Amino acid sequence: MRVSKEKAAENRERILKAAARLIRERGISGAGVDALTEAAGMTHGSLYSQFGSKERLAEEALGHALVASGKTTAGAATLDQYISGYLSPEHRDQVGQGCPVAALACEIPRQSTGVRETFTAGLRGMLRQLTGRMGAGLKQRQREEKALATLASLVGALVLARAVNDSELSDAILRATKKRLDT
Amino acid sequence: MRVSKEKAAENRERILKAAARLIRERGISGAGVDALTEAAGMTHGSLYSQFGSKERLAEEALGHALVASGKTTAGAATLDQYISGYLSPEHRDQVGQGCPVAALACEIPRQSTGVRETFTAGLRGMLRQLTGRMGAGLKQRQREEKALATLASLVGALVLARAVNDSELSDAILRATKKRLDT
DNA sequence: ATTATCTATAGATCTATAGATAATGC
DNA sequence: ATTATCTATAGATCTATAGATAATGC
Repeated sequence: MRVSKEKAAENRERILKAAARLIRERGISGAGVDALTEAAGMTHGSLYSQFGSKERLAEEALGHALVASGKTTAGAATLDQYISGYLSPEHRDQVGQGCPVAALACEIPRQSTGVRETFTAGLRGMLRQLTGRMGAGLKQRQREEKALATLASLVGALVLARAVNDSELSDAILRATKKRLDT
Repeated sequence: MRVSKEKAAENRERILKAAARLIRERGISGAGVDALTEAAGMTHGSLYSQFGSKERLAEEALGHALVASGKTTAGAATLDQYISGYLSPEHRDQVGQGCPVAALACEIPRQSTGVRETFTAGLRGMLRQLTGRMGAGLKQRQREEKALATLASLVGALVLARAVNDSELSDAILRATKKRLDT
C-alpha cells in the first residue's frame, strides 16, 4: 500500500539508520537486503523502491555513518581528546556506532565506485578534523602530514584491537598507540 | 577416483596456496568454496574430504599466508627495511601476496574462534619480528611497546592506502606514515 | 578394503523484479 | 493517476552431504 510522503521519507531514514549500523557490524557484503530492511521493520521490496539497489543503499548508509561519526568526533576539543576517544575500549567495543573507516576499510577496495568515493570523502573529512587540531607551531603542510600519519595509527590500532582474540593484547595495542601519539 | 597419498597431499597444498591468495583478495567470506577449489583445479567436493569445512580451510589458509608473509619480512635486515617494504606501493598493490593481517583484519571479529586464534598468533609473530629490530638501547618492555604502536601504524596505513579512490592520497598516506616512523 | 575425488543435489540465502494493493495527492 | 509497500518468485550462488567411481595400498 502507499504511504504519505512524510511517512516514506521517515521510512527511508529508518532504513538508512539501521543500515549504517548493520554494515559496520557485519560488513557491507555481510549485511543482506533482508536483514537491512527487516531491521527497519519493512520487507525487502521497499529497499528497491527507495534506493534502487543494495549498492546505492550501501553508499548512502556509509555516508550516513560517516556524518554521524564526524559529529561525534567534532565534539573533541583537543587532539588529545580526539585520540583518547578513538582509542578507548568503548569505541573498540561498539563497532556498530563507531568509526566507519575502521569498520569497513578492508572491504572497501572491493566495493563500487560510489562507495569508494563516499569512503574517500569521509576519510578526507577525518583528516580535516585532525589537521585542525595539530600544533599551531607547524606549517599547514606539516600539519596535514602529521594528520595522515595519525589517522593511519588510529585506524590500525582500532582494527587490530578488535581483531585479536586476547583482551590484554587488545588493550596493549590501544595503550601503546596512544602513548606513541602523545609524543 | 582415488589418487596416491603423495598426490593427495600435493592437492591439499595446491588448494591451500590458492586459498591463501584468494582469501586476501576477496576476503574470507567473499571467497566461495567453488572459487577456492576451482583455483586449485579441483571440484568443490574435494574440499570436504581434505578439510571438512570451509571454516577449517580458511583457518589453515590464513596460517599458510601468515607463514609465507613472515618469511618475506624476515628478509628485512633492519627496521627501516621492514617499514619501507611494508609501506611500499608494490605491497599496497599486491593484496593477494601481501600481509594477511592488513588484508583481513576488519572481518576477523566475525570469524570462527580457530581463525581468530590463528590470526592472533600471526600478529604476535609480526610483533616478535618488529621487537627484535627495535633500537638496542631500549628495555625489552619499551621495545615491545614500540613494536605494538609501529604495527598499528603499518597496518592502518596499508589498509587506508588500499581503500581510498585517489592514488595521490594513497601515496601520501604511505609517505607520511613512513616519515613518522623514521623519527 | 580403503579413500580421494567427482557428480548430483539439497536446502539456505542472496539480489532483484513483476504485479497486486491501497492510500495519497492531484 | 501516482506511488510506497508488500507478496511471490526468479535465478544465481552459497555451504554441505550422499553416493558413485576408480585407483591405491594392504
